[in-house]
Amino acid sequence: MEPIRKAALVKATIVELGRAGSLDVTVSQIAKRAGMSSALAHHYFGSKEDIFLAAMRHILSLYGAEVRGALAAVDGPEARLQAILRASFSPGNFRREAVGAWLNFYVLAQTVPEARRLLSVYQRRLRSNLLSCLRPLVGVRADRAADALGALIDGVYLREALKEGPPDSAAAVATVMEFVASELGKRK
Amino acid sequence: MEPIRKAALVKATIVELGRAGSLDVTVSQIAKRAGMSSALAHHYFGSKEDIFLAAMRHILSLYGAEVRGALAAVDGPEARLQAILRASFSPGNFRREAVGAWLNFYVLAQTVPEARRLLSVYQRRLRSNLLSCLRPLVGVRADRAADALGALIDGVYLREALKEGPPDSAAAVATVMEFVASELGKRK
DNA sequence: TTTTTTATTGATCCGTCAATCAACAAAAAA
DNA sequence: TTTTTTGTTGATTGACGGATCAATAAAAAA
Repeated sequence: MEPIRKAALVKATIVELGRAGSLDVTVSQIAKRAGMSSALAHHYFGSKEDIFLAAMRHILSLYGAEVRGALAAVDGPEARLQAILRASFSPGNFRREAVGAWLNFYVLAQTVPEARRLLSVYQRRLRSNLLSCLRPLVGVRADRAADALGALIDGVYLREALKEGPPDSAAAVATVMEFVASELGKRK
Repeated sequence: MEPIRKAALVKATIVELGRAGSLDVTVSQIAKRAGMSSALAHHYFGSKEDIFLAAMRHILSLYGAEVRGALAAVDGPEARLQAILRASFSPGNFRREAVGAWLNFYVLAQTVPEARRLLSVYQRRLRSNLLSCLRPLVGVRADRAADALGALIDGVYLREALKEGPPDSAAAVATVMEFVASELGKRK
C-alpha cells in the first residue's frame, strides 16, 4: 500500500499546487484529492514538508525522463539540443500544475536546503546535457555557452508561463534556438 | 499619517518576505516590524493582499528608478545596455529581501491578476529599454533579440539568486554581455 | 468650547491547520 | 484459531491567523 498511497499523494500535491498557485495548500486538501484522510498522509509522510519534497523529486524526475526520452530519439548535436528544448518546453510543462510546482519549488529553495539541493541537481544535469551538445559545436566556448543557455531556458520558461494568454511551446523553442544559431555564428 | 504608515508597512513587508522566504507572512509580523498593531495595518490597507501588492509596486518602482538612474549616467547603445544589466544585477537586488520579494511576486502573478499585470508592466518597460539600445546595434533583429535578452536576464537572475554560495553580480553581467557580443557577431 | 474627524489598539470572532492518538478493521503470520 | 502486523480514520489538540469592532485618545474644525 505504501508506494501506492505515496504516489497518489504526490500526484495530488502537484494538482493542488497548481490549483492554489502557492504553497498555501493544506494536507487535508491533498489527502482528500488523493482519496484518503489527512491522518494517513501524515502516516506515510512524516510532515507536510516531506510531501512537498517528494512532489518536487517527482516533477524533477518526470522532467529528467522527458529529456532522456527526447534525446534517445535523435542524433547529432544540433538535433539533440533541439530535443532538450522541446522537452523543456513541452505543453505538459506549461500546465497549471507544472508551473505552480516549479515556481513554488523556487520559493522553497530559498529556505529548505534539500529543495535547493534538488534544484541544483537538476541544473547540473541540464548543464551537462547542454555541454555534450555544445562541445562539438563551439569547442572551448561550450562551458560559458551552457551556463547562458541554461539560464535562458529558465527565463524563457518563466516568461512564457506567466505571460497573459496561452503559452506557446514552439515560440519558446524558437527563441532559444535563435540564440544557439547566433552563438554558432550562423545568421539567416 | 497615512502615507508614513503605508510606507513603513511596505518596507516591513519586504523585509518579512525575505526573512520568511515565502508568502507565509502574517499581518501581525509585518505590523510589528513596522511598529504598529495589526489592526492599524488592516485600517490603512484593506487586506493582506493589498499590502503585498503595494510592496510589489514598491519593489518594481525601486528597480525602475535604479535603471533610469543608471541610464542617465551613460551614453551610447552598448554602454546603455551594460547600465541596464548593472542595475538589474546590482548587489542590492540579490539581498534576501529582494530575492524573496521577486520570487513571491512570480508566485502571486499566477493567481492575482493585478500582480500579473504589474509584472507585465515591468517586462514591457524592460523590453522597451532594451529595444532602444538594440535597434542601433542590430536593426530589425532587435525585436527578437530583446525578447531573448529579457528572458536571459530573468533566468540569470534566478540562477544567481538561488545558487549555493554568494551571488556574483559581475559574473551575471558578464554572462549577459557575452550573449550581446555574440548577437553582434563579435567574438573575442 | 463643542463637535467632528483622524489615529490607534486590545480583545474577540470565526475559522483553519498540522499533527497526534486512540480505536477499529483487515490481512498476514504463528 | 490466535496473534501480530499493516492500513485506516474520526476526533481531538493546541496553536495561529485574518478580519472586525468597540473603545479611547488626540488633533482639527466648527
